[in-house]
Amino acid sequence: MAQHATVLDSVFHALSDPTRRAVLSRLGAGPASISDLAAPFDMALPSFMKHIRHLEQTGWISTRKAGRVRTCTLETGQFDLVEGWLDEQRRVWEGRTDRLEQFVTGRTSNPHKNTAHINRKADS
Amino acid sequence: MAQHATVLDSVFHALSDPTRRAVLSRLGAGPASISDLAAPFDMALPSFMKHIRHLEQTGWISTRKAGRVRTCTLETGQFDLVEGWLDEQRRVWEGRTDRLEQFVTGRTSNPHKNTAHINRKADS
DNA sequence: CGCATGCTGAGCCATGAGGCTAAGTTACGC
DNA sequence: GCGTAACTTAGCCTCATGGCTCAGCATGCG
Repeated sequence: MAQHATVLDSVFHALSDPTRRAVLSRLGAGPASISDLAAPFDMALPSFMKHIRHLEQTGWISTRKAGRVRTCTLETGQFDLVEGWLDEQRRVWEGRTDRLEQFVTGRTSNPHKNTAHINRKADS
Repeated sequence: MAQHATVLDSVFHALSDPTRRAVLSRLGAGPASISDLAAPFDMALPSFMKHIRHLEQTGWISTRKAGRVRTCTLETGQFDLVEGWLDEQRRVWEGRTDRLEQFVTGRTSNPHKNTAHINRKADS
């Protein structure tokens, strides 16, 4: 977990901006060009481009230039990364609930995390 | 979702820092005091406190002071918020996949420009 | 060819995040 | 009641973020 910490930093930070989240939502419906994506936003193109570049660098989208048009495509893999982290946290928390039960019936040792085995994959 | 836009901003931003994520992980194992939480980090207490306050203001934790010790507790509700956004994105994306299948079988003629029904709104 | 279109690069600016030290304040413990 | 432990407040510093403008460059169209 400590290793992908920096990856998670950028992945989560990318999501902390409404413009970028909106772009991801829109790209969920299919690829689109830069100016197409930028149209709904009241923002200068260079500013918008920074968001696009940010999303690309953090792996949320991929882009390809054809002629003078750059087309952006959603990369769905990052969703799994986020969900993986969520699952991991839930696992710890649910483990705590178990230990709490144990505590009620009898004293346990100092709770040190035991997240050694991580199983991500539990979607609806 | 439009209302949550700013909430999601702060919720995701809170996760974009490794210190804060580590605190959440640790709190998953049960409540802890400030100095207890701060111990693993090579950071001055006031700096660490900013993270704590950040987490509290964004709803990730709640704190309570008893005597001179402040105890922090994980608030698990925000996990659902994040997961809700993820599900929403997946739904859009999977809807696209459906349309793509329909397109292959010649049912529709919707190119990838069709995003009208998507909840775009971002915020402004 | 010449001009519009669609990005791209360079550089500036304001704000906020995240770190620090130093100096309180408020309980405990002796 | 004095000292120490555990925050807390105040103030400062630096760098990253997110916005802007003003060009520039490549491509497509008439």
